[in-house]
Amino acid sequence: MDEIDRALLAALQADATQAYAALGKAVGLSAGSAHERVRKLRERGTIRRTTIDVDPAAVGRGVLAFVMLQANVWMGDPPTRDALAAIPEIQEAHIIAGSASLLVKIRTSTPEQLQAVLRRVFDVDGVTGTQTIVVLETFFERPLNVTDPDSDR
Amino acid sequence: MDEIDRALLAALQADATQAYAALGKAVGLSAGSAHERVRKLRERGTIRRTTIDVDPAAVGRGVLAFVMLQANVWMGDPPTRDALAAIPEIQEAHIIAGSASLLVKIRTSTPEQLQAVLRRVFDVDGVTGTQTIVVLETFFERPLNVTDPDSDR
DNA sequence: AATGAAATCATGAAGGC
DNA sequence: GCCTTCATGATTTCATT
Repeated sequence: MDEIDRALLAALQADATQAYAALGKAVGLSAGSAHERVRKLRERGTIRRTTIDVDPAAVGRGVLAFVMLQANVWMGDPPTRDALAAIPEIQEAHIIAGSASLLVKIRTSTPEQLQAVLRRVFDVDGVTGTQTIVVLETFFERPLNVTDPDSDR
Repeated sequence: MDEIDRALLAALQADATQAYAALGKAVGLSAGSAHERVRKLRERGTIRRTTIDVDPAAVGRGVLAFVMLQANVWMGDPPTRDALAAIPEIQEAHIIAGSASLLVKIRTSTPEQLQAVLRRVFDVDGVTGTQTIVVLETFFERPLNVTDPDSDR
């Protein structure tokens, strides 16, 4: 992981369709070398996959909410994970520190559908309460920053 | 937006490197037709971009937190947006309903760096308080679901 | 680890159904 | 709107430094 690898990652985050010739030029390498470095980044798992960013509203997922779940048992185990993963509207699920136990990110078509999903979430074993944060507007959602140093490493 | 378009989106979310011939086969179309449909999906903005999914830990962003911001003024305007966007560790920023005003998603290398970012966030004009939720473990983060119907549309 | 060249394969455009 | 064809250009491998 040197500066060139980071520059390649940033360039691919911005546009993963560009040719290796263009990528190489952007970081000062030949197409072949750029290709080889990217191959290794994939192999190591630094690049998890190449994917597309879909506009949620265009596919009927214009409503976004974050929900904190209270639980009366430890929910950090596979059964809980699987129960949440089975709900397609849940995009992310995290175990958190603090008064709640889990935080999930939910996208639905309408507030009514959000309510329907909350009902399913409430029925997951161990859940004793929910606190819902509805998003009114998204300022931005962007790829994680790979270039700026977080000084203390 | 028919079922074939949704299937194309799902296939591209899973792997945007596959050839149009493979994509077409997956949805029952020729390579040329698949290509044409994907071109239109891009043109319409349904596909916002083709990108890579980077492992946060591999680039020194292994610490994840969600932070709710209290404010004493309306923060839904461009200056606030720009002030937050200028902090590279902030990956998402949303205006929310409820007692807080904003929700941001932050990734840093260490808890110490998280503290440093929180300090910067606190210095954004209008911010009067923060409540931080530290993620202990991520169950999953996945592309938004484009296939399962959200029945009421 | 990077380069340049060569073979394979995918892309993107055009014409016909 | 989909299919087939074709020229162009990108990917990927390999020999070389």
